[in-house]
Amino acid sequence: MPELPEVETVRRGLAQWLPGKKITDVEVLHPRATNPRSIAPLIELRGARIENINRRGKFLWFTLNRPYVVLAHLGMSGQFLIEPRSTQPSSHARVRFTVNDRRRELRFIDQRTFGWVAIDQLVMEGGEEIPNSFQRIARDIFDEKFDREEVISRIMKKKRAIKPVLLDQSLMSGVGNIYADEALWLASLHPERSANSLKREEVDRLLTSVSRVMSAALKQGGTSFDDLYINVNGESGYFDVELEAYGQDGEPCSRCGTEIRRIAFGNRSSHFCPRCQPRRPAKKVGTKRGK
DNA sequence: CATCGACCCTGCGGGC
DNA sequence: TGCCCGCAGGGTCGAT
Repeated sequence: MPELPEVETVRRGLAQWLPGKKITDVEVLHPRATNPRSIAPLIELRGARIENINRRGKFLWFTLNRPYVVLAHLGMSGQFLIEPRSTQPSSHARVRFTVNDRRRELRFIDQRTFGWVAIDQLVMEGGEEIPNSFQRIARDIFDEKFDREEVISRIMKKKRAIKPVLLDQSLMSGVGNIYADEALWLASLHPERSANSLKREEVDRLLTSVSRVMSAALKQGGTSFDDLYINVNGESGYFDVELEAYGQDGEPCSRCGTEIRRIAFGNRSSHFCPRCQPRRPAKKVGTKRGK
């Protein structure tokens, strides 16, 4: 559920409170709360001091005064909440982190249990220490070292439809179903066009759209449809009112008035304007097709 | 390698 | 009222 703007909103909230805190206790309340690839049980974190709260794509990681990190993914319904210790945790609370703060504690809440918290090893990549798991997770579009030209080239080699390519976290991380649909709408590209049929200019425009849509969403604190996505203080984001495509099936396209349509493919739904986002690129004069 | 579908869960709203 | 189905912001895995 949470995509880059929502995860970044959570990161900012955590970064205001957590750095400098010492983890005094960790209580795992659900067996699925820990990723099986965690290199150690979370109780090992006891005694560690939290340094910085970082993010790559949809992954959060806390650096510690130790050679490993806390790595977390919110999945579809995960939340980090900073709550008074005196309050009863939600029935969906999965992990409780007690720190050296007498009033509040950090809780990981997750209704659907697709999210997790783990311990991951730090490794060197390009002169910089990153969690080991990030070898398979590409940099996101806001990363200083994001290589735009390289990503454009890789996208243009893919034979799949552009929508699943946008969702491929090993090419570029952070984009999920909402912002993929929004970016495709903004760039006027049909979600089922094969990536290798796109011109360089179109892919470039698409990446610009991804960046613009996610920046705009971040300014609103992300997209919330219900209380499943909320920030560390339990507050919703307001970008849902600005959505142009996602969830807008049956509503008129704000550019041309045509009804936004919803189609299902690749195990998810896609929303697009059939007029602004044509299946076929606008007439290619002089091209030959057929045998 | 690249691609695709199934799968992992809980809870909700709609149709009957 | 209640049941069943489809659907939901995610990633991972195995088969092809």
